[in-house]
Amino acid sequence: MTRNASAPFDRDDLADPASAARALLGAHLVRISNRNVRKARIVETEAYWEEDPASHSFGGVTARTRIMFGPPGSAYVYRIHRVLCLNVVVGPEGRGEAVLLRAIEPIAGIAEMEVARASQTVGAREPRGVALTNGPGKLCQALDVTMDWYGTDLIEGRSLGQNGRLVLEARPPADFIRVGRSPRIGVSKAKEEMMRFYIKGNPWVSPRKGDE
DNA sequence: ATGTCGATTCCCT
DNA sequence: GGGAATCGACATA
Repeated sequence: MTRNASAPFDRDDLADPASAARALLGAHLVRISNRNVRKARIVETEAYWEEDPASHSFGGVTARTRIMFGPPGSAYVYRIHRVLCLNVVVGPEGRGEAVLLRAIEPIAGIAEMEVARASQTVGAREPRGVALTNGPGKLCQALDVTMDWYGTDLIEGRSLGQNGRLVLEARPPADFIRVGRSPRIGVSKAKEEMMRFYIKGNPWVSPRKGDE
């Protein structure tokens, strides 16, 4: 028995989008590079399901979305405006389902996250505190998630050459959470669907009206 | 070849 | 709470 024992994330918890989005709350996202280890707790997610008009997979496979139809646990990284966003592919292979990681709470390697954010952010201001990781684009900057990670398996988290490793770990058993739910952010279709999930009261959850 | 449109972020009022 | 930045994906021709 070691202290700080970490268990792998259970791939079976990615069986369907809504329950996967819940299951990923409290799980840890770990970024290991040659120089440092950055660790964070997932505090906000959104589910995108088969036949969801707001999903990138709606309308079928394209070069950009092909990994959404791949095995659950795969990373789907895409560019929007100036930034990248990270998704976990979920559901049975071939359905095009995924969970968007919208916000994380830094646990370790915070100084390294600040450096990574400052070097990639467009504004002149240096991101600190909750602004470090309280959005889907921000968390990718903080963890140096690039398109190189497209298609990598986040459960096994195998190392990607010089880039290191990006891996999910199970929520620690002692970390009890209360889950809140709301419509998704920024989508123009299926607006009313309550498919955004977040840890109630967590400061890193992206600020939205109606949240606790 | 050209036009439209974001699963966003930042800065300003 | 509003608008600009900014660029690749995708649709249309």
